[in-house]
Amino acid sequence: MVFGKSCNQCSVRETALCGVLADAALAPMAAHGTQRSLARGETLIRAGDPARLCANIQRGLMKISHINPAGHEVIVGLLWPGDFVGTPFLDGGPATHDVVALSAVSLCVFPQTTIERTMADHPAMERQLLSRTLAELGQVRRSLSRLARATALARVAGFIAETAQRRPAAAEPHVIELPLSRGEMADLLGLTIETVSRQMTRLKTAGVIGLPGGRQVMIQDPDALAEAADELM
Amino acid sequence: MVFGKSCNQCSVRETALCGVLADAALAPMAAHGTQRSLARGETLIRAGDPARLCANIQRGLMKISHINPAGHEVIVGLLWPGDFVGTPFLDGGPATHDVVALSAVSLCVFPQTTIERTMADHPAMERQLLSRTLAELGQVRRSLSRLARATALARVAGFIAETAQRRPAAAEPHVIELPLSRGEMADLLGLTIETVSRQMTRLKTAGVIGLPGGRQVMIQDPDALAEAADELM
DNA sequence: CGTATATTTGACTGAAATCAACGCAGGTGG
DNA sequence: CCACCTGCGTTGATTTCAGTCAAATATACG
Repeated sequence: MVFGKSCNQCSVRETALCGVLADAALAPMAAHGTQRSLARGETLIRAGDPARLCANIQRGLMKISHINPAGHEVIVGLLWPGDFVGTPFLDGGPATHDVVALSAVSLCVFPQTTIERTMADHPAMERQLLSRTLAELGQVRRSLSRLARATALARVAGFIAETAQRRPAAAEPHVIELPLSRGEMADLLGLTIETVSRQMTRLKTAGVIGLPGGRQVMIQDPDALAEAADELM
Repeated sequence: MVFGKSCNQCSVRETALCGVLADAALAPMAAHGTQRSLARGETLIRAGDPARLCANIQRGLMKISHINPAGHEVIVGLLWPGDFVGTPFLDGGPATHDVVALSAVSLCVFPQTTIERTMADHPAMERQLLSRTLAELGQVRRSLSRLARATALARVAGFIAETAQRRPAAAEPHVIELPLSRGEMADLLGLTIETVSRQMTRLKTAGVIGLPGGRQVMIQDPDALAEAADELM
């Protein structure tokens, strides 16, 4: 709370003191950005929108998604703190995806009109952006590989395992809070709500995980979970 | 032939005159690279390899793939002329994918030991690399969206349609040569050889495409092909 | 407490995988 | 020249995993 409050009060000059940017190399960048907060469910970028922006996520989780011709939502990626949203270039045509907050989010927004100049002034920033984009490409390729061949069980187990890695040690040692609803998991993993639910139950029945309630998952057998995730991928 | 021969004779100084780099911004970059040719089937990068490189494809087609735990090959992307292979950074750990030539390939290779300096000297080059990486990210996300929800028919139709766009007007107006075997298409689309074959036959029977033989495809009804590709995606 | 929403569970269906032949070049060697 | 082999593609029969349709809890929320 204190954290969020202090951010909302930030002037542009003080931005660098707000949320932790991913890398020291980004510190000078922060001085050129403005602070922005989003509530859960708020849309930052809408597909087809001509207005573009580039921002760095300081706190919270976002989804990149779009609605396919059949009217079904497909989530093509999640964005965690430190990740960049949008593109730094003006020439790229309209946005192809929606970007929506899945939780309360704090952003450091860089207006596209000045970002090219900012990058020119701070080569390390451009380097960092390139580096992160390459990392994200690797991530998406891993998702691709999973969607191409993995069974429903492996997709669900893999998602839980990866989420656990991202959220190290909450209150309880092996209990994590999933950031997505069953429906959102289905949209991300290319499955249906029912199938996601069934695989969760299957993992619970096998003693691999526990489901204390809500979106919480207790990981009882990490090795078995990893094995289930790898079973075809 | 003349083209290929002249490239092989290039000294480093003359490299810029060889294959067409994607953008005028890359011209100065070419002077810092060396020419290399690969035969169909040759491996440029092997997964797990610590040695990294960065290269720009001038001619030919490559695949980015890896073998999953079940022993099945998954193709996570194709690389066309103008695309970059590998990464410009030394810190990224071992390669995660194989990169293999699907046809005769000409490359402009940049040694990683000097590329950071080259990028520092030519900011436009780094900008171009970032821009292309972002574009590739968009491509992969489209594939992801397709793999998440599209039917076998839509995947195959989409692949044919996209290939046709990439290879504008060969000899015959609406005849294209697929760059992949049925098995490679299956690995790319997350299907089996049999299913790919069946969908091709289905499109042929419906009068959408013709199959003159070999890997050739005659596109008889582009609108119907596009419609089949969009049917769920 | 009651209503709305999310999740689980069950029965059935269907699309693609699997298993299994078959056809068709293109090359090799008798 | 022809028989044989090999790799690639097509076709058919059957199985299976996940989707669809439907209903029963469970949880969140006013």
